[in-house]
Amino acid sequence: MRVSQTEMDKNHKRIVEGASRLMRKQGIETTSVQDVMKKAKLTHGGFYRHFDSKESLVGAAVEDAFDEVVSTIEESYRTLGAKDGSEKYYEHYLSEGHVKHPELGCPIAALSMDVARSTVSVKGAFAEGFARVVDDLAKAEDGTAEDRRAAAIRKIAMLAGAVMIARASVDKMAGEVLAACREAGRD
Amino acid sequence: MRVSQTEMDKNHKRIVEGASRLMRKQGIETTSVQDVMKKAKLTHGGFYRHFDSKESLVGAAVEDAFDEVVSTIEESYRTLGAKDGSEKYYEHYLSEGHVKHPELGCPIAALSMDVARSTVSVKGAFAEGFARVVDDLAKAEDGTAEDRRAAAIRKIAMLAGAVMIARASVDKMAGEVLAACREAGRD
DNA sequence: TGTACATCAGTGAACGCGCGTTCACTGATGTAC
DNA sequence: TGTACATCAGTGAACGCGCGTTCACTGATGTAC
Repeated sequence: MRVSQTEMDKNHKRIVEGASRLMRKQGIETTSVQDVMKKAKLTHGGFYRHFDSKESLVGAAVEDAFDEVVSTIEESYRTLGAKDGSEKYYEHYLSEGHVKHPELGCPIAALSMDVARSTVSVKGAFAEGFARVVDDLAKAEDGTAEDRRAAAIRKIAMLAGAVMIARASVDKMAGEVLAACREAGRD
Repeated sequence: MRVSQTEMDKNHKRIVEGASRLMRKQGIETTSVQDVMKKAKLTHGGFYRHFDSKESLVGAAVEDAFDEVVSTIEESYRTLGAKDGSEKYYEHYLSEGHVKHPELGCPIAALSMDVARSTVSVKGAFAEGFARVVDDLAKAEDGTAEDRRAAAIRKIAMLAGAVMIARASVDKMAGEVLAACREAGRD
């Protein structure tokens, strides 16, 4: 039966956050509308009161995942400043925890391949979220605005690549890849 | 009807190569047995004379994709030597052609996320192929054996990350990411 | 080399299943008076 | 503030469809003599 506006807003948020986590863990195509609704403790039929298609949900889920990342980075900057804050983020990025728990981690490492195979609108949401991450990480670099952006892009590309390779490999190789990329942190 | 052993071997090769290309383009889960068999100009029922399951095919397809990459690198080394040969490979890696044609490109950038969600046996095939790529690329680096491996790993991680981000983004952002990573080539 | 026959690669229909989406229905919510 | 009723969030069955896999069948291939 009908629920209050407040209740509906809460349900909406649970759907999006659950989708964002499930998709980072299992992949976009492999996460069904039914999976998402079950996780939000609702039945699948009601999904279409919240989104007009699964694709709309994907866009919202990508956005939500980037919101999470950006919040984490900015919180880190507030308490440690940009230099140490970004350092901390990079360390966490290459941690075993991040490799083992894509559902709570970076959408670049978890979703980019799925997004690449998705629609233009989903790619737009991804590019926008990625730009926000780059904006923040560039603050911790030196040089001109362009140099700082480029340096931040190179770092996050390496980290995302490393985490994906680690996730796709068996244990020994995964460890070597993470260790090799941690070394890059030494100045 | 039954075909000759020679014919069957050719069919097997067409199935694996077609699968390798289709999966790099569309994703592993999103490529059906029927898609693969149609591309090999066969009907889907005959698939199980070649593989006992789709998962076995995935392992073979991953292996085949890495064979392709390793051949390319080694051919480049033969004609240009390790330094210039690897340089050429890195340049091609960040080219627009590679971004636009995952089906002919690096399986790390095209398949790692799907492999991460796959079985241990598929991950084993991935890790083995990745190790062969690292072995080759390390030859072009300086320092101890360990240093060379670590340097090669960092480079390929950055390139794979960059290509994935470019594929998942809209045009302008994709260009910036590729450009930023090309700069890293300047010594 | 020629014949008889067992093998088995490839065909195409069929299976059970889960997918995204639709829809008639329910009953609490929100609104008009 | 109280009442009457229209709205619509959520339910659960149903839809057509493509999936991975199975299977009876076909007839050329490969082998035993």
